[in-house]
Amino acid sequence: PKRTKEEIAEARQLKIKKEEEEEQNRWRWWEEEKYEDGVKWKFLEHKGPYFPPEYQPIPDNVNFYYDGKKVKLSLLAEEVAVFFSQMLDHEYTTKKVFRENFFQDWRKEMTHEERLLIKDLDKCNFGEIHAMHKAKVEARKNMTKEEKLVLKEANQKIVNEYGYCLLDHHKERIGNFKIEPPGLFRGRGEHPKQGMLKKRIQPEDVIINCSKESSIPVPPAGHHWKEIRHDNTVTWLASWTENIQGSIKYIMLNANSKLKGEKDWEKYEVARKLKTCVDGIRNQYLQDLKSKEMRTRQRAVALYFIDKLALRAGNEKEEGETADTVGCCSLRVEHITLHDQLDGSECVVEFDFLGKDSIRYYNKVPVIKKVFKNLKLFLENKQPGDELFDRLNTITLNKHLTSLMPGLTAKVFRTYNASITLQQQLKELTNKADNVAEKLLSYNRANRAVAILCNHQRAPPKTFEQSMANLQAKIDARKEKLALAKTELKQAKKDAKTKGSPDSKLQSLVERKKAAVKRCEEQLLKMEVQATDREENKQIALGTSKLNYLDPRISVAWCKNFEVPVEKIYNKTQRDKFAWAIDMTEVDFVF
DNA sequence: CAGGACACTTAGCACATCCTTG
DNA sequence: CAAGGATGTGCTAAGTGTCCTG
Repeated sequence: PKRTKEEIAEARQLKIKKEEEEEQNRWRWWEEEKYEDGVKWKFLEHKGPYFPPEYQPIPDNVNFYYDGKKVKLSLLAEEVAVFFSQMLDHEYTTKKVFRENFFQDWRKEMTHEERLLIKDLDKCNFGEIHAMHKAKVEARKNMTKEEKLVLKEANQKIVNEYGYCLLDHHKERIGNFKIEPPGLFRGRGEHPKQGMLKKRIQPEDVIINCSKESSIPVPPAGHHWKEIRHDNTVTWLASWTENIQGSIKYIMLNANSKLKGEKDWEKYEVARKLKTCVDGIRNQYLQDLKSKEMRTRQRAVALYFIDKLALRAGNEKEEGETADTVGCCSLRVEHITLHDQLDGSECVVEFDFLGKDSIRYYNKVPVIKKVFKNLKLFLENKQPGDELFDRLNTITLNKHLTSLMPGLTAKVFRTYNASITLQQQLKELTNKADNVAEKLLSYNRANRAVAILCNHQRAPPKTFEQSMANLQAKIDARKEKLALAKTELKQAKKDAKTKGSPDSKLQSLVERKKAAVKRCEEQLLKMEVQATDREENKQIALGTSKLNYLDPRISVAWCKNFEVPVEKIYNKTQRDKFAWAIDMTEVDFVF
C-alpha cells in the first residue's frame, strides 16, 4: 500500500501541474477587443466530424424469426431490427405509437420480398438478437483493466484528432465532434414520432464550415461533403439535416470556448441591464392590465406570469410533430384553474401543464385581483383546447419587450429572476461565522430556490431511499461514537485532576480526548448537513440553473466574500466554462 | 405578416468514472 | 479490493428567437 500511496500522491501532483499549465495557456479572450458585429472568427480550421462505425452484421448463429420461421434479413433491414432488439428491455417498445412508427419505418428499409413476408410486428421474434446484445453489454462490463485501458486510449486518440479546432490562433475544444449514430428516435413524453428510424448520416449529408485558407477537412475515403462553405458569421463547424423533424444539427465548440463564453457573458449583461429598468417595465404591465385593448391586457397578464413565475415564452409548435407541451403564450384553457378562495388565500391560479421536455409544471399561485379578473375574462366562452391568450404570441410579446429595452426578450426574465434570486438568497442565508460545510449548505439552498423557481426537476435517483437510510445509519453510529468519546474525555479529566501533575501523561491524554470529541462533532455535523442537503434535493436538479441561469460572478464574489474555495461550488468543467468570471470578478461584484 | 429556414441555448437522462468505505 | 454510491460527462432532444421571403 505504501507504494500506491506514493503513486497516488504523484498522480495528484501531476494533475495539479497540468492544471497550472492549462491555466497558463488559457486564452484570456475577455481581455481582448471584440470583433465587429456579426463576425464570429477570422480563421477556423478543423478535421471535420467523426463518423460512427459502420454497421457490423450479426453472426450466422444469431437468427431472426418471423412467424416461427428463421429469416435471413437484408443488411439494411437487419440493422434496423437490431436497433429495435437492443431496446426490448425498455418499456417504450411496448407502446403502440412507438411500435407502429418503428414498424412503418422498418418496412421502408426492407427488400420487396421482405416486405411481402413481414407484415405483423407481433409475429417477429428478436429474442436471439436481444440476447446477443445483452451478452455484449455484459462482456463489456467484465473487461479486464488492461482491455479497458486499450479502449480508453483508442478513444483518447479520436478526441485528440477530431476533438479540437484552431480558431484565431487558439486551440479550442469542440463540444460534439461526433456525428449522431443511427437508431430509433425516442422523444421525451408522448412524442408522436417515437420509434421512427433516425437515419445514418453520410458525408454527402454534411456541410463543412471553415476558413478558405485553412486545410480543408478530408471526407472519409470514397465520399464527398455535401458542401464546403466559409461563413464566419456563424459559429458551427459542420451541420446536417436530421430526418425526424427535418431540423438542422450542428457541430459547435465546447462551453469553455471563446465563442460560447462571450455569448454567455453577454447574456448576463443583458439580464443586468433589465435590472436597471425592471421597475418601469413592471409598472407598465400593471397599468396595461386595465387597458381597453384585449391584446394589451393579455400581454400584460402573460408578462406578469413570465416575470413572477419565470415561465418560458411558449412558442407555437406544429401539431403532430412534437409532444404536446406549452409555455406561457401557448397556455390553453385546461392548463389553469381559477380559485376565488384556496387554502386561505384569495385569487389563486392553479397551473397544471407539461412544459419543456414534458416536465410537469404544477403550482398554486395567489395573484393580484386585476390579473385574476382578467383571466376570468379571457376564459369566457372558451372550451378546453382553446388558447388562453388568443390575441398573443411570442413574436408580438418579444417585439413589445425589445421596444422597452434593446435585447429584451421573454427569456431574459428567467435569467434575470434566477440570478437576482440567487444573489438575494445568498445574502439572506449565509453567515460569516459558519464553517465551510454550512456555508455550502446555504449556497445549495440558494441554488435550490432558483431551481424551484425555474421548475428544474429530476426523477428521484433510483437508489435514493437506500442511500438516505445508509447515511442515517452512519449518523447514528457517529452519535454513539461521540457519546463514547465524551465519556472518555470526562474520565480522563477526572483522572488528571485527582492524580495528575500538570504536565503528566494524563494531561496530554485529556488533550487527545478533547481533540477526538471535536473531530467527532465536526464529522457528525458534516453528515447531518449532507443529509439535509440531499433530502431537500431529492427531486430537484441544481445543475441546469447553475450552468445556464446564474451569473457566475455572483457565485465567485460570494466565494471570495465568505472565504470558500471556488472549487467547492464549481467542478473542473464548470471552472473552465466560467473562467472569464473567475478571472474578472472582484469581491464587491453586484449583479 | 405568416411561414420556414436557421442558429444557438437549455434540458434531463444514461452511462462512465471516481471515490469512499467496510 | 470490491461494492456501492457520488460525481462528472456525453448525448441529443427540445426549447427560444432572428432573419428572410413571398
